[in-house]
Amino acid sequence: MNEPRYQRRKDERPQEITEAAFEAFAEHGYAQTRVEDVASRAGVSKGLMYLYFRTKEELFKAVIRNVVTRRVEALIRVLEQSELSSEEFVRGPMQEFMKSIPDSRVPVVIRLLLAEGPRHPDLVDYYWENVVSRGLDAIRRFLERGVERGEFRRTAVNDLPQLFLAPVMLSIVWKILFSKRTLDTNHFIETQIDLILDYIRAEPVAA
Amino acid sequence: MNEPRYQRRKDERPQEITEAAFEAFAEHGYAQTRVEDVASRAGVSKGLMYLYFRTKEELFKAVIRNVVTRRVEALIRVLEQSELSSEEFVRGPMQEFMKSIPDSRVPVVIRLLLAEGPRHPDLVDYYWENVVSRGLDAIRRFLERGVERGEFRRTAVNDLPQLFLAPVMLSIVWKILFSKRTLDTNHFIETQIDLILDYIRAEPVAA
DNA sequence: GGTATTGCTGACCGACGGGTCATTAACTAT
DNA sequence: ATAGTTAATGACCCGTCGGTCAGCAATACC
Repeated sequence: MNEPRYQRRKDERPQEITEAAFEAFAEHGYAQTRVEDVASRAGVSKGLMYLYFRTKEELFKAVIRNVVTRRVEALIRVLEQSELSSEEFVRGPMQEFMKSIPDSRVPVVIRLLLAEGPRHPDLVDYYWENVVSRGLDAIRRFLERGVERGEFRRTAVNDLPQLFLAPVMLSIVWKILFSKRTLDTNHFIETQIDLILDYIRAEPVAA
Repeated sequence: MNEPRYQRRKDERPQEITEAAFEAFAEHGYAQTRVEDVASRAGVSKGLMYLYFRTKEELFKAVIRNVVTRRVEALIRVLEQSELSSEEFVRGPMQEFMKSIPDSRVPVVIRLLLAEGPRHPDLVDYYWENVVSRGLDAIRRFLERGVERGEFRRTAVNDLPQLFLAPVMLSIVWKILFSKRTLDTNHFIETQIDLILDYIRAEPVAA
């Protein structure tokens, strides 16, 4: 009869609130989400929100950083597997990683950043330094290593690692806007990789 | 001494308001733009806004439709030049068209659609039917014609016209988020077209 | 010039939602 | 048990902004 009306869980709260906020922002976007919505999703009162996050904007930034941080770890993990030939690596772990992005939380982050980013340059910088910049550098280094090993030619692609990400980006936008129109994202990404490999491969293929 | 405090310009108003609204939305996004901002930009009182547009959302839709309509006309114009060989056409007018997009109003539309789209499915549908769907079909037909003429091989690219748009999409997002980090958009798009042409060209190149 | 028409103004309203704070009740320590 | 600490509540405040409307002044018509 007298279950406590709430529990004190100081340590778990931030994570729980952040998680609830991500879902709410994902559904309605930042501006359309009320702090109270997030609170009730997290099973918490509105007032409590302001004990852990000074403003709604602080909460927003915490959410983005939270997601991004995890993603970076995943990226690094993939890049450490390197006993394969360059082509095997591209067709294997790298392709898998790229295919996984459109179904991850990244599209939500992109959407939120595009909408609110211009008002939060520091957040965009954070995303740049921790995700985009690192990712591009990793691809660049990988291509360079392929050239040194004699597996790849040196081409314009060496300076345009973005070519690998282009289909991923389009898939993300497609997913956000046109989720009801089908696009075989996996096939799309595979085909782009075919184009790139055919272009940069050192040995001409003997049919 | 007695210049009229305002002029009656029933016919020009909608266009002027729409134009001012585009600029305001481009700068601050939809949610952060006040109706009164748009009004003063258009040199008009707030009340007048509601004589031409029932709500702020109606204004928003009108803005998007306005931009999109013009863009479609540009697209169609390009696709009517067809006396060139397929490869010349790709490297010429088609490439030029693609390069022009990141500096056009399209990025703003994309940003607005990504942010507000999910709340306006009808608007997304409109954009799909008038721009994306038409554009993709045009590219598909063009590739098909190339195959029939014996200029292109039939490949996976035939079913993935999105490959042409991928670098454009990434350039758009890049421009919105990372405008202070350079990306040679033109070179990027050119290189993607190189990849595609090398992949689908009928004759193997004699080095 | 006078009168009717209507494009246009700007003061006003109301509610929505971010942020506060006095109070309460769940824990902790002794 | 009991007092002390603080996590948590929720009623409240108040600025902002979408939307309204009564009146006004610029044009049209005669």
